[in-house]
Amino acid sequence: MVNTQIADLFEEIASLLELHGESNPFRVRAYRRAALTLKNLTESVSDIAERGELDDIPGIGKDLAGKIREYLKSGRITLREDLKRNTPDFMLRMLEIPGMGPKTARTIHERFKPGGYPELKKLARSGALRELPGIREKTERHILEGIEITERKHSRVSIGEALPLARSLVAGLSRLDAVDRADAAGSLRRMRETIGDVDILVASSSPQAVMDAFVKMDGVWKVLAHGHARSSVVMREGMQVDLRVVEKECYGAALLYFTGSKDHSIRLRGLAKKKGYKINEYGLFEIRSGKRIASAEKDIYEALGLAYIPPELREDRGEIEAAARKRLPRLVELKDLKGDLHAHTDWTDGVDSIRAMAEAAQKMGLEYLAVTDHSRSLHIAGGLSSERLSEHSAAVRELNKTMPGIRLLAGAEVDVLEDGSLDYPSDLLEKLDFVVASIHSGFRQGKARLTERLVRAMRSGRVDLIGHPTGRLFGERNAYELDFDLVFKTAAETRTALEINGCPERLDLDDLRIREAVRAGVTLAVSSDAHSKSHFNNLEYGVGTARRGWCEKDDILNCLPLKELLKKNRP
DNA sequence: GCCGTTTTCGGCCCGACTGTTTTCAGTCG
Repeated sequence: MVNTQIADLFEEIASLLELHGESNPFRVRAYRRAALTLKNLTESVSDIAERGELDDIPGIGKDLAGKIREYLKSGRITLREDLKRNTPDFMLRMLEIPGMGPKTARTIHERFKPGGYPELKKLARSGALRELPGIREKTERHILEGIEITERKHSRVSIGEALPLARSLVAGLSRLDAVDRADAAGSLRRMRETIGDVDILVASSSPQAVMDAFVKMDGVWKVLAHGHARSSVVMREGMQVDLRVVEKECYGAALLYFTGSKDHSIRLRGLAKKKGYKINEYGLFEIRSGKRIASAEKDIYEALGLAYIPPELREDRGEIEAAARKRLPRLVELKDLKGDLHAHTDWTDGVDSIRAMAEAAQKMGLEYLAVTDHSRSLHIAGGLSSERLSEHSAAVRELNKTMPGIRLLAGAEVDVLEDGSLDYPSDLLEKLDFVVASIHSGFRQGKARLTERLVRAMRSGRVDLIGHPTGRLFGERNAYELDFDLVFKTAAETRTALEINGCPERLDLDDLRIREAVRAGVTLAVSSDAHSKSHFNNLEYGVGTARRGWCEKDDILNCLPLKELLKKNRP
C-alpha cells in the first residue's frame, strides 16, 4: 500500500535528519508524526491527492504534501535520496541498537566508520570506543549488550503471546506484599494487535522492594535499567518488559500516561496546557498554583472537558474530538457476546469433540455455539464430504437434546471456491442453521477477482457470515487487497455479516477496516475460530479489536440473544 | 515542518534513567 511506503520513507527521513545533526527537533517530529498519520489512514493517499486534498490531512502541510506528490509521480523523494547518498547504511542500522541514538551513532561513525556489527563489536571489545567524548567503559559494554539484544529480540509479537505473559507477570507482582495494585498498560491495555514492549504499572509505597523483586523474576534474561521508579528487562523469549512504580495517589495519572498512545498523550497535554494545566504521570496540576487538580483517569479527562475515553480508542484517531462533543461510542464488551458463530471440532481440524467444545462455550457464559467445520475442498483440514456434513449436523442436533443451557447450531465453514461458488450444493446449505463462508485458496488472484468471489458468495443467499475477510496471517501472509467499498456495500445490502476473527494471528478484519465497515452500516460478528477448547479466549482479542474499531453492541451479530439471532437470520 | 479562541511568528509533552559528568547530554517511552 502506497501509504505505508511513504510512511516508511518519512520515518527514514526523520532518522536521517537526526543523524545529520538536524538542529530543529520539531522538524524531525513533523516527519514522524506524518508517517504515523499516513499509516492510520484507510484511504489511499493517491486518491486524496487526486482530489487535491493532501494538505487537509492533519500534520501534512504544504511541504510534506509536495513530497507525497513527488513520490506518487516519480516513486522517489529527492530529500531522502540526497540524505541517503550521504549516509552509510550501517550508520542508519546502528539506531536499531537499544540505547544507541543519533548522537552516539554519529560520533562513532565519524571516527571509526564501522561497516557492520562485527566491526562495531570488535571496536567495543578492544576499548577503542572509549577514546570518544562521552563514551567510557560502561557505554562500550552497553553497546555490546545492545547488539546482543538486537540480534535476539524479535520485533513485535501478537497480543496472543504478549497478554498471557503480561498477566502472569502482573499476577506475580500482585503477590508481593509491597504491591497495592498492578496492571498491564501500554499497547496491551489498548489491545493493539501486536505488542512491542510489555508495560506494567504498579502502585506501591516501597518502590525499591518491588523493583528488586521484578528484576529477579523468573524468565528475566537481561536488566536494561533498574531504578526506583522505573526498570526495564528483556525476557528470555526476547520480549522487553518495562515496569513503572508510583504511589497509590498517582495511580490513575500514571495509568493514563503509561497507557498512551504517545500521540493521544501529546494531544491531552496540549489541551491541558491551553487550560493552564500540566499533565504528568503524577496527576493533573494547575500551573499557576502547582496544585494537583485530578489524579484519576476519569477526573483528568473531565478536567479537560472530555468524556472518559476507553484505552482501546486512545490512538488520536478522532476520539478526543468525539469525547469533547460527548459523542463517543458505547463500546461493545466481552460480556455482551451471547454466542460464538465460528468454531471447529475433531470432525475436521479441531482437536476437541463437539460436546467438549459445547461445554467450554457454556463455561464462557455463551447461549449458543455454531459448530462450523470445514467443507469438502479443504482437504488439508479434513473437510467434510456432503454425506459427512449431514452426519455432522445430525450429531450436533442430537447433542442439543442432551445439553440444556447451550444451543448448538448446525453449521459449516464453507469454502468460497476460486470462481466464487460455494463448496456445498445450495440445498445442503439451506438445511444448516448457520453458514460461514471463507476464502482458503487462490489468494493471488488479485483485487478484482477476490472481491468478485466474496460478492458472489454474499449474493448467494446462503451465507450468514464471511470468515476472516482479508485472509491475513500474522507473520505469514499479508491481507489481500479488496475493493472494500463494494464488499461493505454488498454486505450491508445482503445483510451478510463480516467477521472479526479473534484468532490473534488473524484479527481479521482489523481495527481500521472494522471502523469503515461500521460506518458503511455493515453488521459484524466477533468469532473465536476456535480449534480447541482453550481457543474461546480468542473472543477477548476479537472484542478488543472490535472496540478499537469503535464497535457498539448493536453492531455485533452475536450480541443478539439466540431467539433474535434465529429470527434475523432466517426470517 | 506544522499550526493558529496565545493566528503568520513562536511555539511545539514531560519526566526517568544512565553515564560521564560537577550540572548535564543522550536516550527512551
